[in-house]
This record gives sequence, C-alpha cells and structure tokens, in this order.
Amino acid sequence: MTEDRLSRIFAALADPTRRDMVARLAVGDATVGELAEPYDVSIQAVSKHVKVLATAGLVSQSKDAQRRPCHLEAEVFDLMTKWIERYRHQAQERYERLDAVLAEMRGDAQPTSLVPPPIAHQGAAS
Amino acid sequence: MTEDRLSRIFAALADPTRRDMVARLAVGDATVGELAEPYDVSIQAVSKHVKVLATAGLVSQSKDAQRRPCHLEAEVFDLMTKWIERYRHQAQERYERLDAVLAEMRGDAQPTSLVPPPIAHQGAAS
DNA sequence: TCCATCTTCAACAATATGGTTGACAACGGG
DNA sequence: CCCGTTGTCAACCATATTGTTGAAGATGGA
Repeated sequence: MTEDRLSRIFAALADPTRRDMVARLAVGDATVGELAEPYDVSIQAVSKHVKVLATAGLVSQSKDAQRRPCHLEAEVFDLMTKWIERYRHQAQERYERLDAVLAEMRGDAQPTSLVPPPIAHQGAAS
Repeated sequence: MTEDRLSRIFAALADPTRRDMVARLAVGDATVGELAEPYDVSIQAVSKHVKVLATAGLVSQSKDAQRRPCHLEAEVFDLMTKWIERYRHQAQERYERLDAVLAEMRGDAQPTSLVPPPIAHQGAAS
C-alpha cells in the first residue's frame, strides 16, 4: 500500500538526525560507522536510524566486507514531491477560483458560470 | 528553528488520517465536525489531529460561532519541497558526475575537472 | 434564560519511538 | 588460527503518540 509507504517515509524524515543523515548521504555513500561520527550516540542507535531509513526505502545498504555502505535512494523523493504537489496545486486552484468569485462580486467581470472550470491546470496561472 | 518546524511537519504527515484530512482541506475549508465525519473515531481524537496539523503550521483555524473552520496553509508545502529538492538535486548531480567519471574511464570524453561543486559538509567520507 | 451544538481540556491506557548496554555474527589482517 | 573491526540483535527504560471517556467552555436559538 502506498499509504503505508508514505507514512514510513514521512515518519523517517520527522527525525532531525535522520534528515541530517540523508543530507550526508546526498553528498556520497557512507558506512554506518562514518554516518555515526558526527553524533554523540551509540553506533547501535545509528544502526537503528539507518534501518528506519532503509525500511522507508530512502536508503539501501550493500556489503563490503564488514562494512554496510549506505546509499541514498533518490527516487523516493519523487513520491513525496508528487503527494505534495497534488495538494499544493489543488489549494492554489481554489484560491484562483475564490479570486474569480470575488472579482465577480465586485462586478468587474462578465458573468461567468459559477460552475468551476472543470479542469484548470497549473499552467493557466498568470 | 527551521529544523523543528520541518520535524513537526513531517511528523504531522506521517499519519494517514492526517494526510487524508489535508486532502480533504485541499478541496475546501471544513469544520472539525465535518472533518470527523468520514472517520470512525471520537471527535476529540479528530480535534487532536487538527491540533497537530495546526502546530505544524499546515492548518489554521478561524472562528464562526461554535465552529472552528480549518484552512489549509499551502505555503508550508514550499518548505518541504525546498528541503526535498535540495537533496534530490544533490544526489542527481552525484550520479551525473559518476557518469562523467565512467565515461572518462572508457576514454570517450575530454577530461572535465574532477573538483566537486562547492557544497561543503561536515565530515566528508575519506 | 435554558438548552442543544461544537469544540477543547484533562486524565488515563496501550502502543510506538529512541536511546542505552551486552552479546554475538561476519570478516580480513597478522 | 586468533583478534580487532564493523554492524546487528535483544532486552530494557523513559518518553511521546494516539486513542478513549468525562467534563466544561462558548455560542446562538427557542
């Protein structure tokens, strides 16, 4: 279920330490130990954070001897962006429609039907 | 601190019910009672959810007699998008650089500078 | 005024989260 | 073959989250 996936992604990013790790991994892959260096917590705690990120699909781990290099899975960002953009556009459209109604109430427009334009997509702005 | 703000936003959206409410509010403002209708939980629980969304800055509430109409604050999405896009682009650039290096190893490109773009971060991997 | 409606507050229970320490599996260098 | 390094697993503790119920504040209608 995509719902669950989104929940796990957002929950993973709700922690500042984990967001920081994502920032670090955007620069380049890193082992768990390397990820742990900046922080004042046990390596087990960092391992847990990585697990949360991996479960959310934000990070994948490979094997290099004892090391587990972590790799940022950038495609997940697309999923988030899609979710966000959907509602942003929807809310924005709503404002534009409200503006139209207000304009009509002021009497400066020709009487357009009050039925909202069925599909006015983003491009129409300006 | 923006850090805290982001944490609150992501945490708020980690809950499917709250994401659902955001979807509902993208269509138009709604009172707490209206928001509660689709769900099989107490109105107090819904009130709490709204509070979480409001604390995160995703929702604002006004007053209409006993009602508290909820309004989606779309600007917050910009903050999220900014955060996401930053790391997505960073990761993407990294891939492009990797591609360049691989191309060079194959010997098909002129030697581009290997100096990475000026994004400084704390403990770069060795 | 009295009352029904809408919402929030307070206290509680169950569960999830993030940290700790200790043990141990896996691996490569001497 | 040992042994140090790297990372995960397990058990545990403190706190946060999410739901419940009961009470109460605020408001407009009869």
